[in-house]
Amino acid sequence: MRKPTAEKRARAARPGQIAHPPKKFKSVKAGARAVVAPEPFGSAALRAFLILEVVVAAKEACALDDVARATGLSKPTAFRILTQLESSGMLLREPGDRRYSVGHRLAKLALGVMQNDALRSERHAILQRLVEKIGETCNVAMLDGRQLMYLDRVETSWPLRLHLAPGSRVPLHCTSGGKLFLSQLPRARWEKLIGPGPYERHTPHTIISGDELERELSRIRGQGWSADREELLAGIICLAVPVTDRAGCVIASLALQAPLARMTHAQSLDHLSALRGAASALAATFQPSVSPAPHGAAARRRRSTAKR
Amino acid sequence: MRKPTAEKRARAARPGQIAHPPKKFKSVKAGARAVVAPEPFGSAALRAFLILEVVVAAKEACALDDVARATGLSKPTAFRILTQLESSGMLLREPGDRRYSVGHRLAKLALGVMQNDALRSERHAILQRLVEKIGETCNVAMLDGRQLMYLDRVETSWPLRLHLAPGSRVPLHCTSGGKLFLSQLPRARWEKLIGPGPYERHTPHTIISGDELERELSRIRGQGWSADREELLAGIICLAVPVTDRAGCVIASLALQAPLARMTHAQSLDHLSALRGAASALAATFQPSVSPAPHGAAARRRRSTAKR
DNA sequence: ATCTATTTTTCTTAAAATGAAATAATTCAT
DNA sequence: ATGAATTATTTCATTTTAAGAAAAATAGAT
Repeated sequence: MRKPTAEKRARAARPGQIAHPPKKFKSVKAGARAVVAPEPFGSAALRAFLILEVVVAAKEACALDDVARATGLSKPTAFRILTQLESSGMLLREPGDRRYSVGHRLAKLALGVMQNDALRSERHAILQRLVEKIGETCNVAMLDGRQLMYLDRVETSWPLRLHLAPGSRVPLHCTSGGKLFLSQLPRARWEKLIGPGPYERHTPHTIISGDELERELSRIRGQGWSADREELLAGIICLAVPVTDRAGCVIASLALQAPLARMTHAQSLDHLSALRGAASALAATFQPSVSPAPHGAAARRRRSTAKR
Repeated sequence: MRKPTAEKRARAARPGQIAHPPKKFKSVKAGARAVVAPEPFGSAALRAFLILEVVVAAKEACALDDVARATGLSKPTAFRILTQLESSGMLLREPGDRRYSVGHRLAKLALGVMQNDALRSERHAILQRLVEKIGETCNVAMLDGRQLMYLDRVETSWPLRLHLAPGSRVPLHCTSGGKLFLSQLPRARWEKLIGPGPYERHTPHTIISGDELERELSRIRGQGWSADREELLAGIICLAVPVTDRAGCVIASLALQAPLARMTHAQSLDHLSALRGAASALAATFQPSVSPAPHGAAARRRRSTAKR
């Protein structure tokens, strides 16, 4: 329902098929609120998560009204979902108290996540050690269709919080990791992925010409590392090295990212060996997939288009 | 439509339409987990939770088929929900791998639950009583990544205002709780978490050698408790015991902490049984009883009205 | 390369979610 | 206490979303 929503609408809007009578919002009575957003929320399930997050984040058990307000859901809707969550054990309501708090089932799920997480936190640990050594934020990313997807990321401290949480995606042509992947492909191949250019400009330093990108990629191929000098975000530089499998294929990128104010490009190069060490440690955590996979991106392309 | 798995079948079996013979509860294949649904599912949200629980309970990332089988949902349905969960960040799928694992948003939710104040109050009371009995500061901590995270802490009343507030993190190799967790893992495993050493020295007593740490961990495994003799802070000793789940897995650590000036290591051992008693009480707060209070007659009334 | 198993999409139907409005149940201030 | 003011539930007509069969597309295996 994610991406198809858009596609479907497109189809539905196409002339020729009217299948449904005006589903419009004819029910807008006088005094009713403004037009309803076409996509208020993701789905029933996502709304439930939204509510859980609100309840969990709350300092104290919270009331229906708090939840409704914090989530933006209508009261009856919030109520119904809360009731479901309660009767399923995810939330708990103390007798006599109408407010909601964490239920046994949610507690159990959380415990499971913590334990499950601990079992596979190797990568995270490697990243954390690296971050400690370097003193700047680092991330691990993989190629996902035409974008770079962050698998994990460890920040130095709380300061700047970018929306680059694991799972988020960024363009290939203006990121150190992205260019690293592109540099592994012949020009014809990467042009199929991101087109011949010009590419989207994010800062004055973004490379938008195909020819210039080709020169940059060739440089990267030669030196074994890839830099982003304020190409995606002004004031932020990155330096990425490849995480390779036994066959030498690049399966992921490991990058350090720092504000220019704290680290120049030249300085970042001092951390190359630390990055490479961590990269080889990371390589071991990508064990099962011996199969390369430079391609097969077709299937993933679709997925990457998912948005809200 | 949701719950009526049964009804649906009934309907589907109505004259006129020949659906397939009830796929029934297809017998679980070898290796797969048992079917979970004695009762129909409640709603889209609950189905999503069911899926999350399956994914979390799995030792490794699981495939669509595993999820469908374990939940009893049809594959397209499971697929759709999984896709929603993925695009919302609750689950994560690494490019090239079609299997699903815990996503950053679910991890964050779990962390929030563990830190939730409501649950904390219960533990807080237990801690409080323990502190009263022992007369020294005590704390409960969990493994979070490669660090030990304080969940709660009750102080006696003394000057040292360390920044060890709940939520703060400390290293594993030089704390009683941290070593307790490490002692549960084979060396190869904990080395992946904290590295092979040498580790950061905090005091002259800090164990910084991997081999020496291994000896210490083995000692801890044998004795069932873990001590920190001025390894993190000079003049401060700690004694930790495990909080285990029903399977015997260590899910948290409970530690007493005291200035050497007031309590020697030998003296701290006198409190072992008090610590252990509190630890088992704490265990219950992490794994709420399965079928506790059938409270909320109101809730049941409501539920029942939700005819099926 | 061909076949098999698994994953994804399509499409129709049917059920479940919505929110306004109505109705209870509580609070809280007199 | 008593009654307004708040907050919590229920109702209900409608819209939106989800389910699942079947088909199509992929990945994997032989």
